[in-house]
Amino acid sequence: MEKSSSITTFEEHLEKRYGQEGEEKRMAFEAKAKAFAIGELIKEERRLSNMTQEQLATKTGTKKSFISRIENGKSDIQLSTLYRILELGLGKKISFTIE
Amino acid sequence: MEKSSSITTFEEHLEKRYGQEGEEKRMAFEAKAKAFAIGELIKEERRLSNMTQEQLATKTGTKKSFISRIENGKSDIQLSTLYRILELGLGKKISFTIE
DNA sequence: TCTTTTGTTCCATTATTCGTTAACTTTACG
DNA sequence: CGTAAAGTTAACGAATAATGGAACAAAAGA
Repeated sequence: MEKSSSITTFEEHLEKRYGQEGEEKRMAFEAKAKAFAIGELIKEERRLSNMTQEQLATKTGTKKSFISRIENGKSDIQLSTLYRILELGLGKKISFTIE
Repeated sequence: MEKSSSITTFEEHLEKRYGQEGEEKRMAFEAKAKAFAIGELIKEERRLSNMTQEQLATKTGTKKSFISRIENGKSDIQLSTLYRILELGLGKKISFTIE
């Protein structure tokens, strides 16, 4: 049985976009790791706030299935989505630092 | 003459997505402000690196027109795009802090 | 164990980014 | 000034995030 050719995971997406060689491969890995890390961050904050995925979804105008995908790093989300979840949903402030 | 109904700016996008009332309006404003802020950040770093938009575009596998859109906050970019520009393009490390 | 709640995955549809070209505008500089 | 370089904007197709629903899986509680 052949695997479906459609891209369903962030990992596959990155592999396709960045390829599999050298610097670009490393970049892809880091981007994936960061999506994961952000997902974990959201999950952690949500649990600290004693919320279910469904409650967070309702608060941010989406569905629990979407929250689940984000928390598991399976989607390459937009910045506004990140803000919406963290600020509107969890009441946190997020800031970027570049070094 | 009627204005086109298609959404072309991040501002319009947010207005449509979040509506125009109370908390949600505030959120939309802040998201817009952040897109702008990140664009400014990128522009600043690019100039410090003495690069043109075209050079940054080439380095990140895109075109100067896209870089321009990002720097002016006209696009709600994906996280992977943010990483690609800042890390692959400008050699910076980016980290998130939530408070 | 059984039941309920919570979380995950899959599918189809819609909306929007991304990539690109071309035309235009602004800035830099001779 | 005039010209070239740099930056902006619009428009388009293609790729894909966002969305909603449903079915399934896992965890929690009685």
